[in-house]
Amino acid sequence: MDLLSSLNPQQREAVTSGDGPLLILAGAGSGKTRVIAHRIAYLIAERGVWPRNILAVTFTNKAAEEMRSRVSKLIETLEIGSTPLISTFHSLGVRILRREIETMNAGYTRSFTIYDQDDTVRLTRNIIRDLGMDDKQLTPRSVQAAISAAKNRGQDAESFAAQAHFVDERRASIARVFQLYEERLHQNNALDFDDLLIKTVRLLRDVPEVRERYNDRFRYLLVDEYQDTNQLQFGLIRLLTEKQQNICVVGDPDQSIYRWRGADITNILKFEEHFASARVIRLEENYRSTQNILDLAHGVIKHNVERKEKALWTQNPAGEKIRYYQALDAESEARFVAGKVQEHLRPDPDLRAAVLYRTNSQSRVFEEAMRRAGLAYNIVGGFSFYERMEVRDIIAYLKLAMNPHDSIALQRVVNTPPRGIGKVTLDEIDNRARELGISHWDAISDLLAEGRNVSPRAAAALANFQRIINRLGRLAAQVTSAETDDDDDEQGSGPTDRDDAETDYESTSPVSDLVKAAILDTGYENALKSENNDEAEGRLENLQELVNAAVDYDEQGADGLRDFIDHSALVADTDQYKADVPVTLMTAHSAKGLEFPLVFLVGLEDGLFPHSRSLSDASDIEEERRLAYVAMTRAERFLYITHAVKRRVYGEELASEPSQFLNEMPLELIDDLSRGRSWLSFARGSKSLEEAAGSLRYEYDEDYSSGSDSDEFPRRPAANKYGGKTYNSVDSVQEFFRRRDERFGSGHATRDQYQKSRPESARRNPAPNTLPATPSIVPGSYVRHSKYGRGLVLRREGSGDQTKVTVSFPGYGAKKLIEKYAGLEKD
DNA sequence: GAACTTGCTGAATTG
DNA sequence: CAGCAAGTTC
Repeated sequence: MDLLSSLNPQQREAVTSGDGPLLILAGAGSGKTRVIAHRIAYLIAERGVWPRNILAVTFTNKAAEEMRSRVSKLIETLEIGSTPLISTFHSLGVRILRREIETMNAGYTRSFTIYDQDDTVRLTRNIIRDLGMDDKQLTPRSVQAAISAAKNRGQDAESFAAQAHFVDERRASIARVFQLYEERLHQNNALDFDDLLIKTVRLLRDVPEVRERYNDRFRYLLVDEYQDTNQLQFGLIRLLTEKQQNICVVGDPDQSIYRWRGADITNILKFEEHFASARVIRLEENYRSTQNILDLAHGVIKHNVERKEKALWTQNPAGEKIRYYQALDAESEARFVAGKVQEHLRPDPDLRAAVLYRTNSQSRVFEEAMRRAGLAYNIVGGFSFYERMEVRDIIAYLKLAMNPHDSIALQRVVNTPPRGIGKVTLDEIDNRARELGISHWDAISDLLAEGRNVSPRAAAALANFQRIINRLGRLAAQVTSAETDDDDDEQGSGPTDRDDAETDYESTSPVSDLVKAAILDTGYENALKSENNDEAEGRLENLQELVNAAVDYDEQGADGLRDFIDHSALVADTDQYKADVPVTLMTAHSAKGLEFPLVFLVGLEDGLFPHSRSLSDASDIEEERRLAYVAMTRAERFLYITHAVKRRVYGEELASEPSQFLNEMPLELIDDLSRGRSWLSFARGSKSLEEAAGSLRYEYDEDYSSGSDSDEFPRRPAANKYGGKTYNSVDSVQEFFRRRDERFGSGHATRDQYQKSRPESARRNPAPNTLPATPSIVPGSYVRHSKYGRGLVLRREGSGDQTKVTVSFPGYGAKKLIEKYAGLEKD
């Protein structure tokens, strides 16, 4: 059979293996995706399984897309009435919940809103403020991260709180935020990303009737990247396969890189315990990479202690050696990469290259280098289209059109573009909503009806806002009232069931028209147009793009708008990156599952890769190592590894040590392309002494280091930054006078000493260039202020009525005051 | 109320 | 360095 002819014996076995649990341990490049795609096709073509009884789950939209296209290619010749469902975990959750959530009787309706990261952080910020907590110490971001982590561990607000009290105050505070956070989500009929899984699991667990139905529906379940599933996903899988046990999972423990997100590697390690009589098939022949690339990657991954040894093999040739380059800094690293890409493209214009880095912030220099080299590139991740401010604003309007009580959306756009609703008015709305326990939308009506506490101007602006939203709401109602059959569980119910009259009534492009309305009627477009600069121009283009994206949903009838909004939340990375672009820039995480003939693994420095936040924990380091392994095994033919000797972090130059992973690589596989001496040349020279010496010391080439002093740059991860004192602190006030004295020849500290120890503050706190003009209030003297109390005068500038003095008040910091009005008294 | 300025603090990886 | 919040100015 020709479905199987292209497969090796193990792959064939994996594809044809019958019912029951099946674990496929598939090493990097062993044809994992192929096997799943073929297995799906085989189930349909050879075993007569109905496509709609098959569910394949992936982690990313990208992977789902890839799988869909492979499967459809394999079965395109078949006459089939349905298609298998290939979906991400989160989309699956949405799909099930949109239909079934009301059966839980938990107060949610099927028109729930999805809060993405941006929304949840906003919500968290509001809560922290409402609770009167200090959002300096508890940053919304970190609190939100803690909540998400807890939810992923399967904790709810109560159990988190129960643990928290004993630990510390910070956790107790987070617990309170957590509690309120959950309440508000519920109030707003909103789910965050984690809830998409949590609620689905709860639903399937608590409502037997629904569980049964989905067990019958999805008789064959396939899961990709199984090593990255967490407890929730595992629960979901369990519940969905309860009845038929037709579960096929594919994964590779060496590529488990999402432990930080709650992924539990024991899911794959204990698969055989979880599912009785499971079959295990290993795929260890690699089709992707050269032997040298595999050997290098294996050289690194074998350093992991918590690992079962396995060695990939390949029939591919040894290939080129791995190429290494030590760069002076991030810019020269990027220049090197761009240059090499050009070199490779000259003889081979179709070659695809990937630049893989540890953190998104590294992408910028590479972007610039590519642009300068005239190379077309695309970036995966980072700021995606749907995360752009203007796009999110318009989406917020759409959300409001469907549900004006969505307070998060309302707060986002109530005064965007500016329409005269200021802070005072917003606070008033906010307070009212909180006191009465109503939505912001209702609070506005309330406020207007009462007419108190709001200026006529603000009232007019609010009424205007109401009109805008009501109008959009009516449009949206037209879209959604065109009732279509939204249940694809019914076979063969085609669009012919639709009422013709209704079709006439309904506009032909309902979703995109609504998007246009949200751009025009809200004044958004006009506001951008009047800005009249390049940036606004770009934003307008993005909005045009958003309208284009909406067109895809016009055909879907009633669900189109809802789906479009869901899509905007769930499609996080720009999935549709064009394959015909020569260079792709992305994080090592995003590269999982992809392959490229030419790969650059960059920034191999201690504290960067492995990341500094992983250095203290052995199993975190192991995860970093697996990540490096994933990155290296993306390469088919050429692999470059680079690092820089210094790098800007927080705008400060820091010296970087080579990554420990470099030391773990078999050096004989590596060619050194660095100019002059490098880490590699040193490592080679001292290889024989290595064991005796214990530690590696090396020197940079003259070219790279202007002085002999190797401490010219502070080193990561010591993060040798000026210790957080501002010039408001007592220290720097003293510093100030030391400097001043020094200027006048009476200083204790020499200039050299000073600059060496405080280069930053020297720049931030320039010496005054005027001498005190009047004798009473001069720098160094103390004054008294009616509100701030006693303070130390720091500087004095200007003359006459314009004289300004800067005074440092304990507890209030430095204030700049007009002497004439400030009413300062000499203390 | 909104535009502008300044100072301060802080980033890992993702759906 | 950059994004954001508070402060300042018009």
